[in-house]
Amino acid sequence: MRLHKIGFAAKAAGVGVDTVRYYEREGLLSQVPRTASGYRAYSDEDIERLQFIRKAKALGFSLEDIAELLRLQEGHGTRQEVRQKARNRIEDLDRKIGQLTAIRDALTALERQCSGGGPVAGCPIIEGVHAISLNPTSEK
Amino acid sequence: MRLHKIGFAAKAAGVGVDTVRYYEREGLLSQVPRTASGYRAYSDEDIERLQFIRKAKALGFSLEDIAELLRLQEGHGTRQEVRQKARNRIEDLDRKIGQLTAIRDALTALERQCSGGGPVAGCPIIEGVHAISLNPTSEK
DNA sequence: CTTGACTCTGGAGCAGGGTCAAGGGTTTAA
DNA sequence: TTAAACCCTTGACCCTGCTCCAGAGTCAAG
Repeated sequence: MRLHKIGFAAKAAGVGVDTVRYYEREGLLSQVPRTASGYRAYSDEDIERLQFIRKAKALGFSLEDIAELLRLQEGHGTRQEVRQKARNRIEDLDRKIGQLTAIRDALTALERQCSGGGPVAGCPIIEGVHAISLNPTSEK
Repeated sequence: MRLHKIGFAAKAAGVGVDTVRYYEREGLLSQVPRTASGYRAYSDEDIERLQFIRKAKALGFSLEDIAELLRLQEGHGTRQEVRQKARNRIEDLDRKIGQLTAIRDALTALERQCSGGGPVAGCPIIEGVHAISLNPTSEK
């Protein structure tokens, strides 16, 4: 099992070297060994871990979640726990999708009322936004 | 038409006073007149503008977009332009919803393969993430 | 007149996920 | 041998949309 320098590892994982060091600082990659001159030395598994991070990120997991998933993979953890993480993420996604869909539908309805001609005064879209009612203090 | 101090205006719009000053700095509220002692003096229309900001934000417009919408309302603009803003926003939303839905579906498929028992080694969810293929350099 | 509630300014800090720069050591190829 | 290409660390900066702080001025009630 050969060891690689950070530039190679970063390229292999499709991220920048600064990003790799950043992940280390954030605790996603622990105890990377160093060469005599202080260079980080990555194993093939380390590179797989980097790739895993990128893939999990593509599924929308936060770095914090990913750190947890990596810890679970390091032997301390059950499938139950992994599954729970996945379910939490799916719930987040469903909530988010629902919100965005509601917004899109509202905006689409306004957009359809607009013939597209004339001045802004009286524009159904603008009027529609003014007509929205919100609860007292902003939910975001 | 009475003038109001920032605290009143903020409360009426459901935001904080710091937020109101922030909006001014960012150019969403221009030339607010001041009292002799330097206090900002908001008209009822200014308060409506603040409320408009909050409502447009609820539709997911960025402050930058909102600044533009407000400028259009100030007389310089056509419905055509407002409509275009709305359409751009709808497109953004559709793109985002599509992405999130794809992610949710992928994750749901993985989650369904997991019986929930046993150690992390061999967990279908983890394996599934490892099996994802991404194009060379990250799209986010 | 004093007290407390507002308001003013400028600037800093937060979250999340990096990205870049300065200044200096190392390795590698020609 | 020397120059390019890497690597190291520390620390600052980017984006968005606030939020908070200090120190000082203002205003209304009692």
